[in-house]
Order: sequence, then C-alpha cells, then structure tokens
Amino acid sequence: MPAEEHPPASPPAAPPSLRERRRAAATQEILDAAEGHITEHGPAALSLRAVARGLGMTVQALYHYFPSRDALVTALVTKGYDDLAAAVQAAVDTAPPHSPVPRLVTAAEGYRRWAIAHPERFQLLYGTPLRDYAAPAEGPTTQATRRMSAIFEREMFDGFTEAQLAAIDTATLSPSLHTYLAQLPHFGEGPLPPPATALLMSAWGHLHGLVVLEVFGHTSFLGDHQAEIFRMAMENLLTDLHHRIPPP
Amino acid sequence: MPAEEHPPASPPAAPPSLRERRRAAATQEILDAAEGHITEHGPAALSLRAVARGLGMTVQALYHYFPSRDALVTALVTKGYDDLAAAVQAAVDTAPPHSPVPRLVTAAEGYRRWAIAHPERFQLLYGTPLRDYAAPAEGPTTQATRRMSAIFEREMFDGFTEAQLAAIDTATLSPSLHTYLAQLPHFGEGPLPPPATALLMSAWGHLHGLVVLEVFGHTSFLGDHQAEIFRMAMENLLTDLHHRIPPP
DNA sequence: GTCTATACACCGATAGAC
DNA sequence: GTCTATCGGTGTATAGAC
Repeated sequence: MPAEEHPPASPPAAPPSLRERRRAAATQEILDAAEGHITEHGPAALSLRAVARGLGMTVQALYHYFPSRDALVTALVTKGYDDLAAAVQAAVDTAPPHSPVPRLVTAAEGYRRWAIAHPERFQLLYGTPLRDYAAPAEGPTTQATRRMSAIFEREMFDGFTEAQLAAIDTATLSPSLHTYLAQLPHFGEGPLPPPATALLMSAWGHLHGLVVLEVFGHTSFLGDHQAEIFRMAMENLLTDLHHRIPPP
Repeated sequence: MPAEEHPPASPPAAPPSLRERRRAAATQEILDAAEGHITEHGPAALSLRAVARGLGMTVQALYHYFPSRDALVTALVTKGYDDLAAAVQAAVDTAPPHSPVPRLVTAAEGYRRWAIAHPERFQLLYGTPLRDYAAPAEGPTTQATRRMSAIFEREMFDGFTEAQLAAIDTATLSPSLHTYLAQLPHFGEGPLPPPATALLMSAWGHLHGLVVLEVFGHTSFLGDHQAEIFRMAMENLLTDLHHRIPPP
C-alpha cells in the first residue's frame, strides 16, 4: 500500500490549476481538523472517523485525500516538527538584540514554550510512538532533528573557532566514538568537531528531559516554579559549556 | 466506581488464609501476563481481553480480580516504578567498592539500562499518558518520584555539609523560588538546601532526557555510541556539579 | 469463581451506486 | 468526490447461569 503522491505531491512546474487549489484547500482543512482533534483528545485518539465527524463528512471523503491513517499521521508529524522548529527559530529571532538573556537560553525557552502550549502535539512528536504507526524511514523525524540541531548548534558554538571546538574539554571520548562523530553527516553549516557534537547531544538531552518531565506532569509539584528551574538549568548549561571551551 | 480493596488489599493482622493466598497468586499471575503483553505490544495495546486471552481465561474472570482496566493499569504502573527504583538502587549497590566510575554515574546508568531493557514498561511510566486513564492523585507516581529522588540526591550530595550545599553556585534563584524549595517536603533524609534541590531537578532532567531520546528512537543515528555519549554527559554533569560546590 | 451471552461503542478499510 | 452499506475486527462492561 504505497502512500505517496496523495497529500503533499511535489507540485509540477506549471501553476496550480483550480482543481489542484481546491484539493490543497480541502487537504489543509482536514489537517486543521485533525490537529484540533489531537489537541482535544490526544494523539492516541486520532482516527479518520473522528476527524470526519468533526468535519461533517464521512470517512470515505477523507480517504480521497489521505490514502490511509498512516498518511494523515505522517503529515501531522511533519507539520509538528516544522512548527516546533519555527517556534524555536522565532524565539531567537524576536529576542531583543542586546538582551541580557543569552540566545541559547532563548532558544531553549522557545522549545519549552511550544511544548507547553501544544502538549498533545508535543506528545505526538516525542511521546510514545503511536500504536501500529511506523514512521517512514529517513522521514520527517530525521529531517526535523537535523533542523533543530542546526539551530541549537549555531547558538551554542557560534563565535568559536573550529580549533577551539575541537579542543573542548569533555570527559574522554573513545577513538571509536571520535571518528564516528567526525564522519557523521553534519547537520549545521560547517563541520562540527566531535567534542562539540557530543556536547550538543548532551545539551539537547538536558533541555528535552526537563521539558518532557514538565509536559508529562512529572514535576508538577514544582508548580509555577518550573519555568525558573528550567531557566536556571539552561543558564548553568551555558556557563558550564563556556567553561569547557578553551580560549582561542 | 471505587477501585480500592481489590488488588493489593492491605493485609489484616491475621495470617493470610488459603483463600487469600490463592487470590494473591492469581493476581500475581494476571499481573505477569499483563506485563508480558505490554512488553510485546506496548502500553497502549493493554486491554483486559488481551490479558485474558493470554491466560486462557475469559474477561469476566479478570474482573473478579481487578474491578476495571484502570485498576490493572495502576497496579502495573506502581510495579514499574518499584522495579525501576530497585534497578537503580541495585546498580549502585553492586558497583565494586572502589570503582573508578562515580556512584552517581553508576546510578544513572542503572536508570538508562532499565529503560533500554524494558522500553515498553518505561513508556508506560514516562511516555504519553494512557488514553482515558487518570492516575490516582497522590498515587504511585508521586511516591516513586520521591524514592528515585532520594537515591540520586544521596549520590549527588552525600559527603558535603549542609552549608556547602546551601552555598552552591547556580544561576540566580528568585527569593520566591528559594523559599518554595526550602519548604518543599523533603524526599531524602536530611533537608536539602534550595540550590541543591534545583540542581537535583536539573540533573534528573538531563539524565531523563537522554534516556527518553534514546528509548524513543530519536538518537538512533548514534547507534551503539549512545551509551558512551550518555556516560560522557553524566561524567560532565558530575564534574560541573563539583565545580559549583564550594570547599568546606 | 468462572463461564456464555449480550449490549454498545469504537476502529480501518473496501465495494459499488450516484 | 461523496455517499451508503458492509466486512471484520477491537474494546469495556454487565447479566445471569452453573
């Protein structure tokens, strides 16, 4: 059951015909309704029937736009990653130019804010994988991860020379890991020295973990103070990082 | 629909009767089957029918031991937290007395190892909350969090005086947060100064985030090297921590 | 305590008429 | 492109016989 060609369909060079525009509009409407349903009932409750109900259609109308439930889910996941990355980027972009709060912290707070504003969509991306849904290999997840990495990489390491980054003082990396990281397809602009890549992953884990615990309610006993704990953790992360980067 | 008294049933002072022992044995058998089902098909697929099928029973037999699906889930969640905490504790306990790897890192690796060994059960605890399942307030989750906190608290801060911990150098904590943390019911043995509590939460997020990303497949591009990245991150965490604790 | 039978809901997917 | 009708499956929960 191939699931290509139907939803996004790389547009041909020619301008979209009326039929195509209508189709795109309908597709968009379905996506919005599906997103709304997830927001209200959680990712696990997503079903074509429920979306159809919400739209006043029958299921078969939907099958005309999405060949299967998986196709719809894939579209939603892709859009989720896009929106999250855009939110992080927007947070960085809209920060005042000489803000006292470091850009990396701003980016992290953008990540957290999006997750808290859209907990169910965040679950769709980073929670338990959906029952009987297999994400397409080399699919949206991979691409999205790279885009996010690129943003955080820039905010963490911009302004340092490659030599500095290569000399970052971390706990020992085995030669095997070192060469592996060195030959990893680079997400960002320039190549990233292995110690920097390792710290990037560590930082992502740190950031992500605090957000996950909060969104899934495991730190609710902190109440409103979760924001400040998060901020403190990210500021500490940054100073610890700078502490590990040698002077030029 | 009250769900008490059925599964664990605080035992009366008298020794358990034959009937009670039989009941306990059957309950245990059901729990094992349910755990097996989760391990094979994931938490979302858990249903009384499926468990009953696996046991060669009918659903109604199960209703005799668990008044509802929620009751069964609660029992499984509780057991999950217990097992995870026990695994972390066991990792610390079985470490060689003068091992070069710090006890905190050992504990963290115990956490990671359990999650990787039981990814579906880990999902049950820390993944997307189950559809239509509401954990009992002040329930197993809260208790379990405290137990885990106590372990990590010990490994992070044992050997330091309270004065040292109170003088930990973190990014600024607002007075409001400071007093909030100070009056938080203490999870561990002694009272924990606010900066230490804040760093404990930060560390838990760090640890948890890396594990979550790995278990849910978001860092699979690192392959076997995820273990080493994790180890490095935890070692860095520990040295950064010591860097923030002033000498006595 | 375990069974059959049943009520009532949900789901994905397909066939074929219009 | 949308509909009705349908197949074959999932689930929670209850009633009542044995």
